[in-house]
Amino acid sequence: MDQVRENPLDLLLRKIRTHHPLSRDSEAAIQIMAIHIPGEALDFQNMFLSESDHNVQMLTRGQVAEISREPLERLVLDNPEIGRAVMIFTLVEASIFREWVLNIGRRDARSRIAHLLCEFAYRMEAQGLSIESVYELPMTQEQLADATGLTAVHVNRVLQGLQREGLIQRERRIISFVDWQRLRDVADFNPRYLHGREFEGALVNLN
Amino acid sequence: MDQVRENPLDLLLRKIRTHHPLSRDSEAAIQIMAIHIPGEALDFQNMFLSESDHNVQMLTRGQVAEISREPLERLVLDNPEIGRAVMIFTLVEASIFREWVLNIGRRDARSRIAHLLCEFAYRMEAQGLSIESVYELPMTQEQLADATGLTAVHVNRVLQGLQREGLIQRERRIISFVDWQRLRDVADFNPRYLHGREFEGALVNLN
DNA sequence: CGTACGTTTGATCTTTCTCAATAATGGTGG
DNA sequence: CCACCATTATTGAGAAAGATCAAACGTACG
Repeated sequence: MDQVRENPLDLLLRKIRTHHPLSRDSEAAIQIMAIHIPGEALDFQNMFLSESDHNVQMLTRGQVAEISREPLERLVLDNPEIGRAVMIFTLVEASIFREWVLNIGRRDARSRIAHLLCEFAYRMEAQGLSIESVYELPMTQEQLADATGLTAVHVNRVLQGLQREGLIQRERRIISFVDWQRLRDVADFNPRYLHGREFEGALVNLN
Repeated sequence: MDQVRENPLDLLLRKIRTHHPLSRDSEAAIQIMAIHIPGEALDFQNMFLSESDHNVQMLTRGQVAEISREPLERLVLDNPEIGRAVMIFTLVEASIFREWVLNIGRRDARSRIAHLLCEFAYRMEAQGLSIESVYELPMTQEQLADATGLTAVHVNRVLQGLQREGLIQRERRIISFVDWQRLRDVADFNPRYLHGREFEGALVNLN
């Protein structure tokens, strides 16, 4: 990739664009539509669609590789192998969106949050960022609420509930899964939609 | 496109695959994740991902063009113009999924249904299938409920509410918008996420 | 060491769900 | 064309999940 630079900000807020009225920073009720794990590619949408419809912001410090549009576009379109990888990546992303629709539309608060925890754990694991189902979830309960369509207050109660049930442990924002299998059941979590295998295949092609 | 065949069934149920436990037919609580309008392309996911994670079924009679995987894949990957079009199509689809996440996650029942009506109207219009904001919505209230994460009962009450407010007219499943502008406001509907312009550009390339 | 932000708690209020019953509608075979 | 059946739409009453409001408590960081 082109340029990699350390980002010096505590909570880097990298606005891709700010078209949407709901997207003003510090707005309470936004909707978090996706969470990305370090190591994952990001936001190919802006390569092909000129009008952006969402923002991206960092939850943690991190390194960001920015790649300019035109060269990447050429690379993707002219090189079938890379094109295929990007296509797969995009489709897996879409699949995750669909799962979020299901998550928010069909599950109650408890399952919904459990599901988000499972997905996050799974993807962290895939990037080697979680050791034995212990990981940091770098989100406030407010943000967790935004991602699940709930209220911060209710998220708090649900998290306490999951803990009381012995499903998770919490230590600030470090989450550990006491009973991964049972949590998975509660969440109705099936990682199929993440298409892990093909996804990794695509990543290999990208490197 | 390759082959076009009339489908003789009343309510054609074309199962792409049936992996998901929630996807059994006649199951009450599924989650409808997308609705497609005649004229729109569909389900490129199965071109690149071998394991399907959803089903497709027809709401109305219709003609379906099936295209075999390999030749299409070659076409898409080897021809930059077509690749670009398919990429754009896929990204717009993903954008619609995101909007659904927002719709279900952040809006109350009334806005949620109004939003679905607006999106449908807009896309019908784009395909020339709606005359002066009058169109048929070929879904039962049960299905409407599945798409919005609500109950059929509540959908019914909300539709009646919208009608009582003078925002829509209903005549069986024919919906007409009495006050498009006000409905749009209620729905918090902004068609930006549909990327109409670029989407149509992509379609031109596909023909 | 105080200020801003995040978490926790309690009480109350609303929206939406659930259950159950009834009415309309559409399609089918006779 | 009609009677019948299955599906869909509508209505009401009660229950539950989650939201809202308000306050107190923690904690991190400048």
